[in-house]
Amino acid sequence: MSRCRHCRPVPEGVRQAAGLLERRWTVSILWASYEGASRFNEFKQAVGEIPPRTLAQRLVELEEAGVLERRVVDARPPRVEYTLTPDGRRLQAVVDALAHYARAELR
Amino acid sequence: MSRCRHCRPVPEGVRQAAGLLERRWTVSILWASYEGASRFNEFKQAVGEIPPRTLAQRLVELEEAGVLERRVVDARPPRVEYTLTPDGRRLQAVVDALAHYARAELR
DNA sequence: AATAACGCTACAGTTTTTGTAGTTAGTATT
DNA sequence: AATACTAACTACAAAAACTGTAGCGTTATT
Repeated sequence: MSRCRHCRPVPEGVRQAAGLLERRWTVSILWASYEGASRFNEFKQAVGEIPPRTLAQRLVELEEAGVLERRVVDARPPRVEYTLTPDGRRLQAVVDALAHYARAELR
Repeated sequence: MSRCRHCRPVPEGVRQAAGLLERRWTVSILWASYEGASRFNEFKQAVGEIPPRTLAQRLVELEEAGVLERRVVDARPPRVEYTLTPDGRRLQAVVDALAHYARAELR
């Protein structure tokens, strides 16, 4: 295999952050969150065809990654809310950049 | 399911652009490309553990998406090069945003 | 009492991704 | 001429991720 300056390994941090996005539906879930979605069925409706199981998985992953915070709100009826953490809000720059790309792409 | 203003469906364009990134290794491949990688084995070396079959798939996908261009360079020995298209270069903003997120994340 | 909303979970099947190996075509070396 | 080497992939079976459809437990409404 050719050895060359181009072949510096991709930094670990980039790999790790990419790992978050590189799963189906994650970007859409984040988008919905930035639009104000916070409850399971709100995400479901915003994201559309996502199977509930996959949504549940993603929410756990995003929580574990420190992007969303899950809390049970003790109201009547009690509900579960997923809200953005500071890190989650910082990630918005990435989703926005993607949306910008998408918009230009359409023309 | 609750109807609410938060539940506007995620725009088609965003879904589509996200579909590109939401596959394993894609971000790393783009990163490598921005660093100057252009040949199969350069990508392989930069991205590390990616199986060659997956790399081949991704390169086809990125070509089909208009992000990379594949051409056979008629030199001795002949070689194959994958270079960024204008769209591919525009995507760099997204990868850069992610790298920026990753860097801040580490502290 | 029946119906519905919410936030999920279960199951079985399909699609993706992986690890390991090998192939093809063209140099380069002995 | 035979052997080895490199580049750019492809093959195959197994593991992991994702899907469609269905259902469950709790609370609330009619």
